Amino acid sequence: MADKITPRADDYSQWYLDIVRAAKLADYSPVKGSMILPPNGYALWENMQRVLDGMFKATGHQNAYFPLFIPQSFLSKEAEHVEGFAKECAVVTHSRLRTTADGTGVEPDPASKLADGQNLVVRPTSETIIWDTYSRWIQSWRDLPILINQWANVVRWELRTRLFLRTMEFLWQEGHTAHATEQEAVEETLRMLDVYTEFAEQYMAVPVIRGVKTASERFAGAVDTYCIEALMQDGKALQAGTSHFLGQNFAKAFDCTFQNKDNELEHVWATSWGVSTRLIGALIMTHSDDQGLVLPPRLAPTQVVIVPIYRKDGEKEVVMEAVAEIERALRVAGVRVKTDAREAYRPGWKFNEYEVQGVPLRLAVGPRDVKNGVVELARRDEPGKESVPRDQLADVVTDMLSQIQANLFARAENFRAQKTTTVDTYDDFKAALERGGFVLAPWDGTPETEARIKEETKATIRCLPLESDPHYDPTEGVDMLTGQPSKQRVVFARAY
RNA sequence: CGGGGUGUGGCGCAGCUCGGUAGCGCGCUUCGUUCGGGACGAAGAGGUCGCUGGUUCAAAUCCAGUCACCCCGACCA
Repeated sequence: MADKITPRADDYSQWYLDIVRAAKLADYSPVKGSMILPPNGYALWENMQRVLDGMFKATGHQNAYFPLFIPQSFLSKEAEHVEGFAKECAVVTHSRLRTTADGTGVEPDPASKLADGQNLVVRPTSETIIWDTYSRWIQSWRDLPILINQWANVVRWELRTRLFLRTMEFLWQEGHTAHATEQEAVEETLRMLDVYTEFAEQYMAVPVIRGVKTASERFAGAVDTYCIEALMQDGKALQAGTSHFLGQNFAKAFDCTFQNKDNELEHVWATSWGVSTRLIGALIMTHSDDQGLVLPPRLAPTQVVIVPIYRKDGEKEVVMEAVAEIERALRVAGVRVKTDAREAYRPGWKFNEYEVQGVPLRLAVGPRDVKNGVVELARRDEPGKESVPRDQLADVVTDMLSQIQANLFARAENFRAQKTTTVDTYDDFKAALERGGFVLAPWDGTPETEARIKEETKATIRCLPLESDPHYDPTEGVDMLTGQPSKQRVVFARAY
């Protein structure tokens, strides 16, 4: 049983951690900064994987797997890439342990120390090893495009970590594609950004802004980094996914060329894109309330839980028979349903348990309901319960699941709208930041101004919205700080 | 690495100022009564008080050192 959840308004961080713990989504690992994903957390990730993987396949991608260890020399091949990742790499320097002299422990065996320059890096991302591979796979324009995705874990030795949002090791998918032309690669980059947008909005029920990063927020080694930005309930932004147009940077670094139709040698054009278990954090911080987790039906591992209620043996028989039938009917209707028939826990206890775990719909079936031919139904996103006739149950349930899905999105979108401010002056800008949320403001386009604003307000430019995004605002103006011309309003926010 | 804080049964904490050999809530076990919103009662199990050293007849408590973790900052999906 979970302890009380700290109210959001009192201490947002504590509230977040309470939810994670109460819903049993993650556990601290003995290794600081990494986390254990217990069944509840992993089931959620599996569902995300299932949906995303389907979307990747539908856009022509295949899955593959590349090694965890990368020769350390690879990291130095792309100048900006080293710059970005060198500081957070776990490095393997020995290949075995030996018992210590006093016999109480183990230590790396000095005799197994890897030769100079032969250290291995635990992948922080796989561009290098993949482009090394692609350079051998690609000779001709006929070998292109290569559209590959990998489900994997990566390690980034962050100084400070936070469950799901920034852990030392995390699960993710990384797509790495190779193309014959710049245009095709750019199209791929944007296509995958669309896939992420659809996933975030249609499945996670998390509205996002689609945009392009400024140079200072760009992926190390990319020409352009596109992103989807979500807004959390404390008014801070969270980058929920990225899609990079890598230009020919990695192809050049790994000497990956192809012969085009005109018999000329060209460097390959590249993209990479990824989302991670961070999305689980986004889900928690977007929908949960002070009673616990709230899961969107399309991703909830269990969409409907049935709690049977009975006391006497005669009642049990009748109730369980009805429950079995209800479960069957829902399963046939394509609903992910589970019955909690454990007798060690009481109905009231179970109600709370599933509320805390965010199960979208709960059905209670007792002798009274069986007699009346109804089922008691309670939805997680709204208070109250209602009685539904048994013969209409499957329709009502499937309909209500879509209602919940839509309601969560509408709620989040409404919240975001309330927390999005358009400003033109620095005073208004600072006031808007204090209220939290996205602030659309002019910017002169220079890294210097961006850095100064970050220094003074802790706000960063989350992105320059794409023209196709409703937040795109081509209003010309002058920079809040420098008075220099601004071509469009950009999205600022304090961020995770 | 800089600033702040905390280490006491599985979890959350009190006790420390004023030394006397450890307590509370939750959870756990057993039995009984319960069971339509986190049940109640009774009886239990479980801790060398982060670690090392010092002071003392006596240390969770005082002193010194050390380790670990958390929060804020620098780094970042």
